Amino acid sequence: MADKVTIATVARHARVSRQTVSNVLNAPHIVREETRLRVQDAISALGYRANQAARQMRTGRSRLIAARIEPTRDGINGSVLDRFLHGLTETADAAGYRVLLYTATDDEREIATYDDLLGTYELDAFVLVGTKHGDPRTAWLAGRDVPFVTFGRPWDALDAHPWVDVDGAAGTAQATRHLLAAGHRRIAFIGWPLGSGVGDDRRAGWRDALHAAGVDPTGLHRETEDGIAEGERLMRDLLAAVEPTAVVCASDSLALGALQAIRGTEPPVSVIGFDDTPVAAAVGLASVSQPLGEAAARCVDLLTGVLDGNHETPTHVLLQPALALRHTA
Amino acid sequence: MADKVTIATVARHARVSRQTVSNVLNAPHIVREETRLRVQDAISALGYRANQAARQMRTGRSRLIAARIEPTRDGINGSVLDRFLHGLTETADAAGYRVLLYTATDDEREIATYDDLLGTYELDAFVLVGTKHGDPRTAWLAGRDVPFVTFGRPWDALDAHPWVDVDGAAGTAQATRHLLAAGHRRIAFIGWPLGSGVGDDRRAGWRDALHAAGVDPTGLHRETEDGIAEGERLMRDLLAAVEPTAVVCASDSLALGALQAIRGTEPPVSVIGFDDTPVAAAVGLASVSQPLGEAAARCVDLLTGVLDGNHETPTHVLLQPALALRHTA
DNA sequence: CTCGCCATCTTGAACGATCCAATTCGGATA
DNA sequence: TATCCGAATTGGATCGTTCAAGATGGCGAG
Repeated sequence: MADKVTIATVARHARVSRQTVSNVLNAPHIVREETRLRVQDAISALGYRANQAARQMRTGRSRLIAARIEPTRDGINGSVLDRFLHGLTETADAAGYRVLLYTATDDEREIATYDDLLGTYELDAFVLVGTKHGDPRTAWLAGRDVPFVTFGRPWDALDAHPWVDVDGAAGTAQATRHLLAAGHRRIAFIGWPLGSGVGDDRRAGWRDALHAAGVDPTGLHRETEDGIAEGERLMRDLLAAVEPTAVVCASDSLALGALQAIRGTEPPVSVIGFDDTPVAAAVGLASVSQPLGEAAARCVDLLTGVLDGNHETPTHVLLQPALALRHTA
Repeated sequence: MADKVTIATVARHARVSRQTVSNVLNAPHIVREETRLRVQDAISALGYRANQAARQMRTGRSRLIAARIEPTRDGINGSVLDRFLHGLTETADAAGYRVLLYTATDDEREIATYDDLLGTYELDAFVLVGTKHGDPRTAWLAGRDVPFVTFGRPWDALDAHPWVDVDGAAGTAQATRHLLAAGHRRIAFIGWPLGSGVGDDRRAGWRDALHAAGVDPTGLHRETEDGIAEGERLMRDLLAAVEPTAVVCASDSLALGALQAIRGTEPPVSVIGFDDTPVAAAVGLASVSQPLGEAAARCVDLLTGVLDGNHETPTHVLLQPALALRHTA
């Protein structure tokens, strides 16, 4: 392991020029078969690996993708980001890219971080998780023609940039239809405050499914910030006010709270959560399951499509969630 | 934003040579104050950022640290890694380093990944989370003089390499003493199978605290793989066998299971978990809290110490956990 | 036989930073 | 005034790769 193996070492060993070695790596079709094999042999014999820094200096591409890691707030929903990041790392790896982490406390600092990462590391692309109405980050990135994908729709203009998302409305609708089929009619919903794209979408699926079945959803829903305690509080409120026989929740945290509130009701109130977190699986909570691994994979697909210039690839992907049935529904 | 700002652009703007600009950045003390300020002004006026690839090519250092991200298994304990990674990213950032993610399915592939990352990206260091007896990964890294730190002690030889860890035994001992002070005597322990460094350490803290108080721990402990269902099962077993009045668990997952098993006991059996996950906070479970942010920071400290050649820095750090008291204890 | 063409391979230059050796310059010393 | 010294600055070489342009050789057409 004494001295480094460079492209020149390989060239000497295979008795060709540096450029030919480079061609074997980057444009194999213009090299004669026999030569190509000889170079390949030299590469594996010497254990040569292309130096990324030198390559980057010439090509301007780092094969690095940035993703943000947030502090765990809830711990339950945190695992969603966790699983997404894991999938992203795996798929990016297979596509020849690596994932670089960054953090930021607010949008302004996050944008400053973009600038820094682009300037010093020449990042190839960004993956943003979660978007909100009028997101300044996507505007900044788009304004500079920086390739990026969001996991989460741009709620203002669907064609603003490439995105991957899971159809939350379809998930809550499916959950609601399952409960309807089981004979429930007073099916409540506990969700997030109006105005968040994700929260409104999940509520809409529940509402539309009830409408389609001829059930009036008026008065059957409550809104709060995410959290177990909040879910428990609102569920007690619903039980007292409208006596629902089932409830669909916008998150597993809210659903866990609801579970605590309904303890002892007879017949048991059915509960369905959202995200299919491992905690839900552990306590037997039915939940809408997002295909996070696939979402991450499609993000990488979209990025490589943009980076490698395949403009034919679709610019957005909407994945369908699945209902994980357990004993609470 | 048309043309790139290089060190030459800054030099021209400040009417000095490239080398002087480089000195301002890397050895400010050898540049005259007046010149230094002029260069600094030019740097901020032009928005210059040193190109990392070019710097790396000359110096051989990438200012990149690799960390592994694992698939979420339990979801509760997953948030521990999550919080650690977040802290790592934050502190590394402050120290001028960035965190690169990787995954691997087994030790052999993980070592192959090390080789790849070192060869193509010239990583400066690795952070390994969790170590086991006879870990082949640390042996490989140490054998190549690759700088690395583990979060978790090397259970075979404490001086094998730099590490940061949290004193698990102290945590369970503290939890046990708290229960003893509250008048409990039959304090049980639910932990992991014998042979895991972390699990044995946490059990030892409980056992020693009982010994110190003159209580015989025989028969009061049970072992299982981690999980909520497992915790519930073993707690029922303990209740039937030895009627404990309190229990200390090796993880919050096990403790949550125990909580389900003791429902309705009167007086309530006290439960203390381990890791102070957000789920524990949400359901009011008392738990031993690991200073994950500080652990991450100390990992970065140790690494920068090694990387910058400060051999005076300590090679290992043992942090003390704190007891987060809630209504289950 | 010569020319041109194609496929293949080689040579020199560049990317942007740092390291090294050489040079300038103001001031102190002889 | 000439010489020297050290601090500050300068130009050239270099890291490993890819790009652009040039060299080589074989082969068929004119």
